[in-house]
Amino acid sequence: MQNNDKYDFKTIEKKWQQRWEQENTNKVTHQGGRPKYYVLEMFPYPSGRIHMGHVRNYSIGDVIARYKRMQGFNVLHPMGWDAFGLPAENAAMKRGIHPAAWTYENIDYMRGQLKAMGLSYDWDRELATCRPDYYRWEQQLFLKMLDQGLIYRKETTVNWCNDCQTVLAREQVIDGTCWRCDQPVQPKIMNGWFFKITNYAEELLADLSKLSGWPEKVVTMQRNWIGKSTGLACDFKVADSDQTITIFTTRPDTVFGVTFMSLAVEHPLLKALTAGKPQEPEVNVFIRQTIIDKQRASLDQEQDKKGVFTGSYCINPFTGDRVPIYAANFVLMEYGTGAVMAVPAHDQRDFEFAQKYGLAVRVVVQPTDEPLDLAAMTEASEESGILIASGPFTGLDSQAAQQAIIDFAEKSGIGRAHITYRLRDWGISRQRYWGAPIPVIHCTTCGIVPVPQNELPVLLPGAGELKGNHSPLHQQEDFIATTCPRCGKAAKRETDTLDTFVESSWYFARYTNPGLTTGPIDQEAAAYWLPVDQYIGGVEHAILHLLYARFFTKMLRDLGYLTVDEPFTNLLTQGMVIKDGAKMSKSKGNVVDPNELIEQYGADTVRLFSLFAAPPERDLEWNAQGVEGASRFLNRVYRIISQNLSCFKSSAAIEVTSLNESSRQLYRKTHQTISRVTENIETNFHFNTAISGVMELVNLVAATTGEQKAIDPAVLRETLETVLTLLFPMVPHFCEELWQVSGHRQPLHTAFWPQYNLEAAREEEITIVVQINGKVRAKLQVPADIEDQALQQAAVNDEKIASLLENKVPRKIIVVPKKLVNIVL
RNA sequence: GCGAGCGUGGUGGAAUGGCAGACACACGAGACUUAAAAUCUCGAGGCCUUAUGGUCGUGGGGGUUCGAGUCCCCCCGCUCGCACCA
Repeated sequence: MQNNDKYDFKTIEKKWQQRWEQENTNKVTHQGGRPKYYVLEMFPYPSGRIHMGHVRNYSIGDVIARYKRMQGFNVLHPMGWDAFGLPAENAAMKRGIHPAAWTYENIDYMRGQLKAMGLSYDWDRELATCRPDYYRWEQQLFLKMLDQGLIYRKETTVNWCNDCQTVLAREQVIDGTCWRCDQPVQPKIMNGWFFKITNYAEELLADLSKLSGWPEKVVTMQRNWIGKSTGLACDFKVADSDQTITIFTTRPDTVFGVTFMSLAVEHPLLKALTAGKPQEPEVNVFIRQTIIDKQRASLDQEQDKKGVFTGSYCINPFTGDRVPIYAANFVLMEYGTGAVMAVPAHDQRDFEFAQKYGLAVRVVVQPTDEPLDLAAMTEASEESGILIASGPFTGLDSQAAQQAIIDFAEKSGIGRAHITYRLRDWGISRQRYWGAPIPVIHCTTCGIVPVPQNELPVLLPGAGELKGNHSPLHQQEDFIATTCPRCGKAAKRETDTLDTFVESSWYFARYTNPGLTTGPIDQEAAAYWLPVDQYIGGVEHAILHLLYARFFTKMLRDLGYLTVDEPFTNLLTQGMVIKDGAKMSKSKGNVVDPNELIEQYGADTVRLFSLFAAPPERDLEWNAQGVEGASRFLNRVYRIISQNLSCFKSSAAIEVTSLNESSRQLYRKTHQTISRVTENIETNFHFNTAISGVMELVNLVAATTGEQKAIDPAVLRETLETVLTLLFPMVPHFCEELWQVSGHRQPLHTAFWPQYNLEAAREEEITIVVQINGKVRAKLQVPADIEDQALQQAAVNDEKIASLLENKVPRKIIVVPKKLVNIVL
């Protein structure tokens, strides 16, 4: 073998990376007549070095970006750093350096890694959320939201992670533990800032129907998370008192079956209801115990239903019945009104509770299939049906009754139609250092005063010098002390920093003009580029990040910055990288370092493997031998092209009519491959099958050129050019190099995606399957344009079929045009 | 419990209701080589059969259809999400 047949990826990759960088190949503006395409991968946290999940994510994104460029689109493909967050603080503590220093070091290193992968980012647009030129605009947005009443402050019981020393949003609590450190979360009463995401609950829900380019699974998860319920809010008077308790129910049709009421232990009226009653001491014990149980049991599943009678009764406004009020451990204060009308016959929880405490069960809805026998009931009947024993509503079906009862309640002033959501407002206060400071000042005279625009950004102390104190801001006296912008007296700065999910909620809009110095978002650039046409990332962000980004988009639209309703038209949730049956992670000790692989095989091989081993949405099982295979394939292509360079010398056109059989076959296969690869990419980004298509073509080239079959040089040239063009988005350095070696003057990245020629791709002969009773009995070679009638004739006349048929007369013959004949006996 | 998804050779995976297992990995045999690596050629789902061929086969059971990996119903298993949401 000749020396120059060796695929020297190290030299090649370096060469092209340098050239692309020098020529600023991937720089784009929002000018020009080409249609735009915005492809975005979820930006990484600069944790130190990239992992295989990143490699996979960015390889997928890069193929799409390069493919769309070749299709003639003006492609925006940016990269940046989601740079605030706790790991920086932990690492800083451990190593005795500043979180900013650690973060910027990591960014520099990881940027180098991404460049070594040959990813086609417009690096001029790189942003890092921890830089003041990013977070100052976030602070400005915060102030605008504050001004618009979209932010408020309240005291709540928050989820506190003692290890991380911070509050967590509800979405960040997983099975009662912290999403980051896995430690149990505890409740704590604190004052904090909230975004009114619930203002947008209805729109966030309704617009899910616009997201046809999202996986159904993610849409469903979001819908469940928003959790809309419609029903009746109804006021129950407390007997012998002027108090009223409002309940919420989604089953107003069961209101005649109420036999007791249950309250959450945190319900504000609970103390008053039991005050002075003999039950008071017992109730107080129960409240304390339940609160403790709730904390401790957050990890485990459901607890037993428990409760205690308060000593008070309330009046069912529909029946006038006097029913006992219980405090119960299963009622949530955070949902509905914290008070539940209990209908044991038609609610399983109430049923269990009633059984345990000997409370009455009253059937009021009769399912249509079989009547309920109260004595025989072992569980509640939650189905709808026909109302019985329900006063004027008796005889209505559940659905009609719900509306009639709500109407009645509204007319008589005892209740009203009500909608409730599971979605809660977004708590954004964090007691951490490494985050964007919340730009307000607390003044004893003026209260909460926004930091004036011209004083932004409120800089994170010490972050600029990459040294100094980096304890949480409430421990930094120098930072806290300030004067009130309104009255001039001594005042204190807010010491909370923003949840890092705020940064990632609008970065995709900032990318459209990240250098803008006059505001957070360049409205013209954003109007041009947004929405993101293709967003790519892990499914673990299906709820948190994607919901927040959708909320921000709608809010920024209402504030006049954006013109779109939804940020991401199409979403691709890529699967995890698995090894030995588990997700790659440090704790499992099964990580594969991409650096070593790139060092050993080259970036193109690693990219090719990660695209070939599985379709993008599925989990990818890591396989070291698979990388070997990808490497082997590239070497093979390199060799084949090196050995056939002579075909590039002439630019003669293909004379179809004069081609020999092998040349015609290769010509045909080439165009079939273009068609197939294009379709694989267009329909669902199934690069694995696209690659296998190119492999088949390469296999055919090897088979036909290897045996001196005199392939027409023009055909061979077209085939090899096609191979390089089709593979270019996946293995760009490799293809660019061979493109140049084969004598092309214009670089491949400026070339257009090949068009396939329908005429060229058409087969002259096709194989037809002949079945008898659905079993394959013969195969026929027939002209591709055969008519059904002739096809059927040919099948019946086939020697083998004829002998199998003997003299039997077929009952029926099915002809699938150009595919199959099935003879039914 | 509710919701979503998945189940195909030794492995990753491929199949608009129409030849199951493309492509690749691993494996076996051969060629080249003093040898190895690399490369090239061939083989390969199970069972029966010398081959030809036959037969079974996409988690299990039923159904629709001329024809089912694919559509429908039931069951089993795995993965993910939510979970006392009134």
